Amino acid sequence: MHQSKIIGAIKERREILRISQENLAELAGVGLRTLKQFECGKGNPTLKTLEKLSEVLGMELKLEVKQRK
Amino acid sequence: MHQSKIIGAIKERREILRISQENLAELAGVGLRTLKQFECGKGNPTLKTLEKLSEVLGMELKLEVKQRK
DNA sequence: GGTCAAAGCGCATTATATTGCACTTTACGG
DNA sequence: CCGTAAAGTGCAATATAATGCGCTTTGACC
Repeated sequence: MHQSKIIGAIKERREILRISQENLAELAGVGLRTLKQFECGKGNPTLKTLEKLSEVLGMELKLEVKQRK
Repeated sequence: MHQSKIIGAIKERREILRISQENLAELAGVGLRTLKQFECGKGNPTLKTLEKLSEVLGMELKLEVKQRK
């Protein structure tokens, strides 16, 4: 089952920008441990955490109505 | 500062669909209290909670690179 | 006024996200 | 081989999200 693409997107984006987990965590103001934790799939971050990370990565979280197939 | 449009979007969508908090909570499998809590701005839901609610509302959470102005 | 449904809120408990510390692992460059 | 940087992991403490129960508030309707 498809476990949130959200987390994958963060990791991917971080790698594209060549930022280490350490830098991202610091820039976003979240604990390094927290970031590490869910980047390797063991996480269920809160909205605030996601928003802090997104901000630094130049991304934004959107909630959209799904397209009908 | 604009604290998460995400939550506003959920509330809005729920109202458009004419679902009560009670029904939504039940359908999504989250506690009623939980939903109530953050619909009135006092919450910091986890990713899983958001995803459960989005699913029922026919919405999806996306993380996109911000458009450059 | 009474009644009903929906929403909001206080309190208390449980589950878990967040965090730091320290260690291991992996990969790269000398 | 040795050092370094980055990533992953176990343990343990603290903060807080998730939850239920029950009461209040609000709005619509008869």
